[in-house]
Amino acid sequence: MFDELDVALLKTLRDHPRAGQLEVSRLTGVARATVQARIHKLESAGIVTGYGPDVDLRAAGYTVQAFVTLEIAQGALDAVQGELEGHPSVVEAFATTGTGDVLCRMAARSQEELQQALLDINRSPNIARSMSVVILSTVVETRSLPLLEAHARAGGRAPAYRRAHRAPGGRRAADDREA
Amino acid sequence: MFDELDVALLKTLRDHPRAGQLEVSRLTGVARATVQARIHKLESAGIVTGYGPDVDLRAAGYTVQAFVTLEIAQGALDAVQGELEGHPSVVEAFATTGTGDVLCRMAARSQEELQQALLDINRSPNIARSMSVVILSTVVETRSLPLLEAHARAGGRAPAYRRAHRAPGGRRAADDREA
DNA sequence: TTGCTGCTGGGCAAGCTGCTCATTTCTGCT
DNA sequence: AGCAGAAATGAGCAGCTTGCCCAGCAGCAA
Repeated sequence: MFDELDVALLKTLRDHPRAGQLEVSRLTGVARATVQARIHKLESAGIVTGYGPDVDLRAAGYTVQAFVTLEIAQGALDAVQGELEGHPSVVEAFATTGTGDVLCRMAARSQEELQQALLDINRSPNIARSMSVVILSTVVETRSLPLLEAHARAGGRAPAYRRAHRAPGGRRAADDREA
Repeated sequence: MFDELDVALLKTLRDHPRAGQLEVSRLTGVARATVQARIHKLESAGIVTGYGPDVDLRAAGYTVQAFVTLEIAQGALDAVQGELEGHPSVVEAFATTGTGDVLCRMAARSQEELQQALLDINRSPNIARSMSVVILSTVVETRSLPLLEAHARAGGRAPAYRRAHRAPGGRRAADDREA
């Protein structure tokens, strides 16, 4: 589905957020028209869904985060969805297999605020039980590129002379280092 | 820490990823210089950390995702961190309170691949036990703006005539609808 | 009232975007 | 082997945007 170039472009975009296509083109050593085409392809395939500003909740004052496992009443998923959606503290939520039914992540500015939010949610008649674990620290920062990179189609379509121009040891990997 | 305008700007940026400042300025009805200043402020405060391309793992073929709770050997967090970081399937990971020690999210292209990844991780001598729940569906899409919005300082500094221009019922909320 | 901060609106040079096109190169298929 | 199709390239152009600056005015607090 992907090849190295796609991943290289995504990486470059991530590391140089302000970079436009021209900048990306220069950084990756690919023609601007190619950059435009590839990115457009990724966007229309729905793989790149946007470039929304990445908000650091911790920096924004929401230093307390927790994962909460909810056990909900039979068939009440829709109702619960509405409730969770209505609660700003809920940052994301998923239906899962296992003993719990819904796993959601919450954020708050203090322990007290988190507790209050948990109480709010538990008040719902659709929630049978809840179990929460507080996040102490981040072990692996959220990332998706390594995954794509791991399965990237190695074959590039870059014309031969392109590669020739580059330093033998350099290659595209150079993009990351200068970040 | 925030006021309505900050949130409005972030919302606009999220809903119109390609929009530059001028576009944002027009969409929010705020002077361009103001947009520039506010966004710059958010960036230097570390609240907006970037505009990295949002990759939809599902669309990219990684349809299987799971949360895995790891129980690790005493004092082996650093070692585990290295291992998890080295494994592309690990999308993010956190140290938590509770019976488990580390909670990580993983993604794969199939059940088999996920299982393989889990086996890989369990092979580590630092991992005492692991428990995984598979994500069945998304209940609440990842979001952080509602949280900021909830605590946004209501007072704007916008000059009076600005407000006068707007429809009494409309307000800034209009930005979202046209998305 | 005064002073300070923040928003406004306007302007300028430089640079980028979106789009198109003719060529060249690579890949897969016959 | 050879060919057609797909992809990458480099170049060009009009129009718009960016980054920066500044003077003036509007809120807020002392």
